[in-house]
Amino acid sequence: MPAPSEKPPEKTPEKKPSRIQIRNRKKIIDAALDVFSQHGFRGATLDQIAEAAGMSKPNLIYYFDGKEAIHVALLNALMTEWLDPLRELDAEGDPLEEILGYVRRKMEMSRQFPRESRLFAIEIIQGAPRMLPHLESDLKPLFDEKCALIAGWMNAGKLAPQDPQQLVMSIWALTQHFADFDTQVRVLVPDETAGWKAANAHVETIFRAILTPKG
Amino acid sequence: MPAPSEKPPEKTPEKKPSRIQIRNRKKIIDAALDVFSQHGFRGATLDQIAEAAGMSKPNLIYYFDGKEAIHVALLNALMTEWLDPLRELDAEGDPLEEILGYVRRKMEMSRQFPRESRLFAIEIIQGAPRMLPHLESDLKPLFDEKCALIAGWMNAGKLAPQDPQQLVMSIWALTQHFADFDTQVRVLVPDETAGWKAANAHVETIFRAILTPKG
DNA sequence: TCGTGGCTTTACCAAATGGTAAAAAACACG
DNA sequence: CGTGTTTTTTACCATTTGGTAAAGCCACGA
Repeated sequence: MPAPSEKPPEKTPEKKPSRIQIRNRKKIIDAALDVFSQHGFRGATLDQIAEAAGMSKPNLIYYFDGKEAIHVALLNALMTEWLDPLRELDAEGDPLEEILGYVRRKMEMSRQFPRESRLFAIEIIQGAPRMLPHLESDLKPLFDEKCALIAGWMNAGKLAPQDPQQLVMSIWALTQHFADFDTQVRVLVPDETAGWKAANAHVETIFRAILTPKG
Repeated sequence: MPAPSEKPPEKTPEKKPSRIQIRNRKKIIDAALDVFSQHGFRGATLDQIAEAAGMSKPNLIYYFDGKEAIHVALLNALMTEWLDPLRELDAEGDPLEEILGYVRRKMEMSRQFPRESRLFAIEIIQGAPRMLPHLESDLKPLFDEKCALIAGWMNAGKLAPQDPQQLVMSIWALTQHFADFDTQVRVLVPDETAGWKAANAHVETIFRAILTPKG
């Protein structure tokens, strides 16, 4: 029988990545974000990603196992930070300001990271074939936890009572709209700067209106 | 020189389509709706569409000039009816009820035609490469007209004053969310029937809250 | 019954695409 | 330096994909 594990408990024999590896992996992920967020998984090609990353196609495969691996790595890296604004929802803070703060953070993310927003949108619209596990394991628990928190605030009379799940999804719908449907928004409201200002104000108005408890 | 047009003024020599043509074109468009709404333009294949339509690939090409032509035909056919709910917004009706009626119609469309909603969403998210002209020529004028109508209502004190453009886009964002992000919604709110009921109620609450003029 | 014209299938094809093999180049380091 | 390792390139390959050519099928009127 084989020697009973004398080595230190190294599960996967992965060495720590070199500087070049780190740099090139980043370049690939960024290029993949460009391409996948514009064409979806099936519509994206390795050649496009390779060109956007400024390297050859076989070189991509050297760093990632294949197209699918790149996509998965991208989604994994993204899922964590994408949920951060929701995680920050603080049970100790002022309820109304906490939620308005969350709304502002999401609007800010939509403006600063539209590619990420679109990548998620496309993945979900297409049935989340590569992200369903993440939705179940990462998003769902956080969603339930924060919904319970909000429900508590409502029961305490700090917020107008309503369905917390619908409230949170409404926040997502409104804040992501401006990143995902940017093309349409630009046609209808050509002045981009004014558009964002108006959007921020309008969204804030909405949630202030439906959350302020009736005195 | 060629005979100076004696025939009746027929621009394109298209005969009226036969029954078979009508039936098969419909089958193709419906199949294409399935495939394009799930994979986007680049990600969809003619083979997929052909199989979904129950006919051979060359047969598709017999009815449409190619992949792009199918997609364009699909978008054209859709654009018209998709804007109908907004067209019905009636200047003569009660302002609040008119807008709430519009919201209800859009929610109903999201539930009944999720494929259509997703097709549009994907097209827009990907930069509307084949729909920008329609947005400019069809959507924009209608949008401007209805925004002016709503602004008039606000000036007359019938609705709480706010940015009409942002209002309309908020309606779109909220109503489409439940069709486009259906996969996510299902994970977070497993009971579909209850989800739709709650969504309808919540969306109605939102717009009633921000539109009711302070009296 | 025989055409005739609209419809469908079979057999292809060239380009694109995901991926591989192996040599060449660049690098790390004693 | 020289040598072993990491990184990159070149040359391919099998499959998929959008599309074509041409023959076959089928209903229907003369």
